[in-house]
Amino acid sequence: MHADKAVVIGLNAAIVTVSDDQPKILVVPHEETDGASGWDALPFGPFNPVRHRTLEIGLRSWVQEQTQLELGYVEQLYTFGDRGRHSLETDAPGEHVVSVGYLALTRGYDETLKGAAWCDWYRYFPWEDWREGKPPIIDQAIVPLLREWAGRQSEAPPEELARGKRRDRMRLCFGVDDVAWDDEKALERYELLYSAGLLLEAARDGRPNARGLTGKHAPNLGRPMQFDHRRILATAMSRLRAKIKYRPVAFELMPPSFTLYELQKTVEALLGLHVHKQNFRRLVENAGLVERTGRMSTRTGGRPAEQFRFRREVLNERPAPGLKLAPSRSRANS
Amino acid sequence: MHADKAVVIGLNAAIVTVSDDQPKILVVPHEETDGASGWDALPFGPFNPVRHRTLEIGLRSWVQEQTQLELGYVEQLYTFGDRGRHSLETDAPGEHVVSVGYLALTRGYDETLKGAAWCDWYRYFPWEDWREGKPPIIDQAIVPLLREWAGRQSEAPPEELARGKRRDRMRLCFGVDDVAWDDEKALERYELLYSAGLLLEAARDGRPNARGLTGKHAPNLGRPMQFDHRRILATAMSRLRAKIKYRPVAFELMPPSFTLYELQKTVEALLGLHVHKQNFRRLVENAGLVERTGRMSTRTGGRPAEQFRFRREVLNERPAPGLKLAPSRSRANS
DNA sequence: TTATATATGCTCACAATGAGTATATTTAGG
DNA sequence: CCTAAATATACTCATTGTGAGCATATATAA
Repeated sequence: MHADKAVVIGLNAAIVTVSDDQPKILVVPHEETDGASGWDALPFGPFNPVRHRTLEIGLRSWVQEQTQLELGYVEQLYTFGDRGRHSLETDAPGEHVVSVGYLALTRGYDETLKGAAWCDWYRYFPWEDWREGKPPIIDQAIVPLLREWAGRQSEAPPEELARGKRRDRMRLCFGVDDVAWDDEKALERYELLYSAGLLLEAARDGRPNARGLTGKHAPNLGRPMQFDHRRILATAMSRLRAKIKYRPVAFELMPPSFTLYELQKTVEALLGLHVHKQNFRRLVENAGLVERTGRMSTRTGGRPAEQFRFRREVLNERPAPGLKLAPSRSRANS
Repeated sequence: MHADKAVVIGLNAAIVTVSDDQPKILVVPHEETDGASGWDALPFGPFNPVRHRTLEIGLRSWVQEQTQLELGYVEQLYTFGDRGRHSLETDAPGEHVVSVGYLALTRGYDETLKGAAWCDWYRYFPWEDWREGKPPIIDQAIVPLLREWAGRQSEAPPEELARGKRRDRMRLCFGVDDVAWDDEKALERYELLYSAGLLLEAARDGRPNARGLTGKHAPNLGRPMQFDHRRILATAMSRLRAKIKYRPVAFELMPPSFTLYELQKTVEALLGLHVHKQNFRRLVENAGLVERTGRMSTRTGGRPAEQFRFRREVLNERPAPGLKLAPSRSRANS
């Protein structure tokens, strides 16, 4: 009776760290399945309800076993009923997997991890890194392809309306016309590109692309991942970029002692944006998020910076704030 | 091999509407299980991965079947590996249920629903409604009980530290001392009360309460629910209260045409707070969220108000904003 | 010594926000 | 008809938060 309802729960973790001013994600280079040979995967483990009382306990357990990494902050992202969206063929027949995505932060230890490796997350999302200005891939590839897609015949009857909606989606997601870039829309952008058939995952799942072509003619925007793993990663990015602004999660990625500029660099790496330096300091200090250690940084290159540490007490004072920052338009004061 | 990993997915929906200025939740009065006789439950349905491609489709499907309600906005909340927290005894032996909680909004049709009924959500959370000022239950019952709990012997070794943390949690959650009340902390408050053993669910799960008593001696704060359903509802409240401030979801609960004051009343009902009327109008109008219909409200009692409708176009203009509002301290201008 | 690079302090204009006052338009009741 | 009460709506004002830039301090390299 329950046979067709029984499923296996898979836990996927987007484990994030920042080192050398780059946000990195732990990936398993390429998995057994041949259908997606060479495509990276997020670390994955099944949930065993007998052994682990909660999903998070189960997650921490196998991550610990497999990677020896100690996770700091852990947050549930989303539960998907269909792993690879429309292509369930890769599952074992008769077995249904529901996957629960998690975001986890860890301080970057560059240990060698058996089977897994740290990879710059912008390799999967080259359009998300605006620290050096607008990524050329947007104007060179993405926007033209999306325009084509938006102008295409739609399946649904209200022809003009559908086109207009597609155009609006593009404008809002990629900051065309005078719309501002919103770093938190990473997931929406991924989904838009997927809908438009511009990602290899979409081709894999049999969606027509912008030129109405399927399969190998799909454009290749960013590195693909197995199943819906790139989507999970996009969810993680969106969530983390949002969260950093109202909760002090950035400190989970910092060493015990750091300079304000190092903190800023970490935040910028995650947001993929530049931040106004003086205002960033003002914000961090006024919010009472840090306290001076007295020690100075011995780095070379200019006046030494003071080292700070995270003020854990903020968590008990006000409802601990985050780093509400705005991108700095000019690159002058970087 | 997979036998111990196989689980059944349960979908729980917190279906919310607002009518007569009261936020209401659809509940199933009392379920079959006798262990929790008389405790309300959220509508529940199993997920069948063969019949439905995604979790949300599955959810919409059985809600439609069972209630004939048409859901507008639907959002996934959280996935729990343990339904009743520590008490899994109520599950059928050998069957594990992972439940996925959903928030759904619907315009309040007061149809008679077979087996289900609309219930004011503040009956489950009497401390969350501050529209008539601070609810007396807080100072009369909650804070004293929490103080007792905070002062209690802790199990963990660092005695003083644990007490301090409990006191801080209480302060931040319930706005003791000079901490401001935060309407979005509904979930944190529920979890705090649960931890402190002040809810019947906690007693059911065998947690000691503030006086170190278990079972029937537990205080009764708000109406309890089956399994972890009240927790899911608290999650829904927190999420909705947060979301309303940056996404135009409130309109999902409004009729096609409404006055600004009706909109305000709906928002206030959800937030459990009073809002400054003039500033509310300014906000809603400046954000371009509404447009005039020209028609006037024929209600009695004073100058007629103009009817507005939701401006769907905002969704395509800017990244559609919500109703960023602050509680008004004085009740003067309500 | 000077150029350069970074850190840090400070100012200023402007927008957003909280709160209040003033006025308009209705009904209820004499 | 007049007035009080109730509600709707317009406008003002002080305060705060935020974006941006200038100025100064302290290091290293040539």
